[in-house]
Amino acid sequence: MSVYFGTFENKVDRKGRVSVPAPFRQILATSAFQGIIAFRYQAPEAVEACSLEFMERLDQSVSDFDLFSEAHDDLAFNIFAESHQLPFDGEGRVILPAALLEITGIQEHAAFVGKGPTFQIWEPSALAERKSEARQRAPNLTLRLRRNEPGGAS
Amino acid sequence: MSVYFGTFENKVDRKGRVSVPAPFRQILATSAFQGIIAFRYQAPEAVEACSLEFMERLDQSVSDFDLFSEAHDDLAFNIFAESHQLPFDGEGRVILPAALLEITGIQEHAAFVGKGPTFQIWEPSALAERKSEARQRAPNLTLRLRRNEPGGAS
DNA sequence: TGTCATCCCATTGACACCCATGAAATCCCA
DNA sequence: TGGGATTTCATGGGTGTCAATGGGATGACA
Repeated sequence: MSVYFGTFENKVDRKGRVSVPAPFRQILATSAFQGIIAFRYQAPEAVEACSLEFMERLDQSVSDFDLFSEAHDDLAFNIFAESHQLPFDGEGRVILPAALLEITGIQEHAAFVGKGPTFQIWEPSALAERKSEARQRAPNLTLRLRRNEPGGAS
Repeated sequence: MSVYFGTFENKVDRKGRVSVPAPFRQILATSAFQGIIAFRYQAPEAVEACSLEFMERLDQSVSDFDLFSEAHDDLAFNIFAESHQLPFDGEGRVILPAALLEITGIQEHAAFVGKGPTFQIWEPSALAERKSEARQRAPNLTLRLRRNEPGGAS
């Protein structure tokens, strides 16, 4: 299992297609569904994206517990209902639906940002703004790792 | 087994037919019954829908427990008795019975909402309202997953 | 015979698939 | 180590196919 990182800015062509960055595609290569699941989540101007499997696990983490519970209902309406299943074309591109273009403000370019187990899609200038905010708020960020088990490259 | 995602709004023609969204039909393609099971459940303005197989599992999960229990009896009266078996026509459409049109208020358009293991059918504006409620009620929904099993793409 | 549901076919618009191009990164070998 | 060859990637565009929709024809049933 891999981790999404890095920022990539790609062009949206006149058909509305964008290339998903190759490194991200490589992580998704083993997925049953060749494409991404994109949905709105918390950050109002960003689109969250992940694999189908991530979504299925998310579903199971709730519905094993209680299928018709309120918790599941909130999850469903906030995430599943707002999700878009975007298949790759032969070249690894997806087309962003109008709804996602609207909430992000994406027109000519889209920025892909790795965020670990998922990644996000932004309008580039909105992302730049968000990044500088983050820098100001945490200038002295320290990284703390748990010591990992012996064996395996780091 | 797959998960129903996304929201799709389709037109109801003058014969009362609506196309079930193609992605949903694809999930249902392996079902023994080519169509959907529709029933009212909890949400007063929504129709819950699923495959025949899901219905059978729902029954078993209760009747394994206790066939003549009050729980099973309630399930029978509330769900099975009010369920409609809606077959697809050649183009993947179903006809919504008058009873379901009435409780949902559906007239010209019907919105299909993926909710994970099932999906719902709403009158579009009623759905929009329900969604904004959900958004307000769960602003801090986390994407945290439970620790997952090894293997599988993320 | 009238009403209703099912089957079949037509239309249109979106998009999935195919191929082409150029740029950049990588590889390979002298 | 330098430079040509090869591969990968992002991008652009044409076209066939499929989904959503509409409507006519056929059959069941009262």
